[in-house]
Amino acid sequence: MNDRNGAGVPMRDFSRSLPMALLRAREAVMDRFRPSLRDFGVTEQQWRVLRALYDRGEVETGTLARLCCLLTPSLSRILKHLEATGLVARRPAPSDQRRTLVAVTPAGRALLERRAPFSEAQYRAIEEAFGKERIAALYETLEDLHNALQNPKS
Amino acid sequence: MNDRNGAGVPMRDFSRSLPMALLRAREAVMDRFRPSLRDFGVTEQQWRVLRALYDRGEVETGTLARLCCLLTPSLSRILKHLEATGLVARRPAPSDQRRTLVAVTPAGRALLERRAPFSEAQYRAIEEAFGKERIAALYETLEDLHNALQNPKS
DNA sequence: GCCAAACTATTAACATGTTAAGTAATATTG
DNA sequence: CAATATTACTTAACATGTTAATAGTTTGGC
Repeated sequence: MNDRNGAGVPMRDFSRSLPMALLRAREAVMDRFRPSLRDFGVTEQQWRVLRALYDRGEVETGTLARLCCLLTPSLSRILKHLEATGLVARRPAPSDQRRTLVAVTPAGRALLERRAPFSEAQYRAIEEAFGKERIAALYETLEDLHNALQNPKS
Repeated sequence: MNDRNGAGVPMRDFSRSLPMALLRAREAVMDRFRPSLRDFGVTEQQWRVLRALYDRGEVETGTLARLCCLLTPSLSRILKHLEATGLVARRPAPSDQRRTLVAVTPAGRALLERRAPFSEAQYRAIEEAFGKERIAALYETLEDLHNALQNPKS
């Protein structure tokens, strides 16, 4: 704790901010991936969407948002862009006209497969710099943290 | 590894994406802090800036950007807003007119001290849900990861 | 079957993320 | 000391983050 103010308000050091610690680590990781994202002309979020669709096939917009950690308004704009550039296709769900189904196109798949080797190379570099076991342990810890904080009412 | 495509391109499961894992964990944490940020009318980034200035006193714009994990164009707009609402003050550095020094105002300090108890309460809840020791270990791991990935040429 | 409530996606408005370009002040070099 | 390069910050343009409001569908009671 840090109490350098006159009013006696307890406040931890900024260096012990959990959101900042997670953000700093994530930025350090993303710095390794941004160059090839830029080379292939896709943003980080566009890549997340393509990546999720590649794994999951055709999915609803709402599901896709949860998979990618995107809010639906953001996803709406991203899909508009990806559809305009021909990387994904949208269609209304036959059983429920409110829902929209999204899938990656062959062009989108081709882009994914062209960039994948560059991405995998960076993963190898990260695992070499930090240790493959420590990375695996970190995945566990982060998932546990996520689960521990899941709001019970949701 | 996942190889459900026909071309034989190796690609890990999306669930094993390190940026996604860090983002998901961070979002779970931020969900605990967003309500009080909203109540006090400040964004996450504005809070980061106030928080850093509270700890460090008057600092240069560039230093502040590094402390807060913000790019300088973003910080420029954020400071414009915080200055307009009277929470921070800017002045040119006496020794170098290119540099700008920023400090929190008494009004900004008052806001920080009013919200601090709500923030601390959430930290206690998080530590209770996940374990104080595991949180401490996570800080260590994240800092190590950050240091391991620091580009040696920087 | 009709109407209100709930649900899904989108749009709107403002703040920030990201890259490139611009501006002013300082440092360097010849 | 003058021309040039470098530095620090800002502005610009486009994409996304965030919250509120909107529009179209479906569901549930009646």
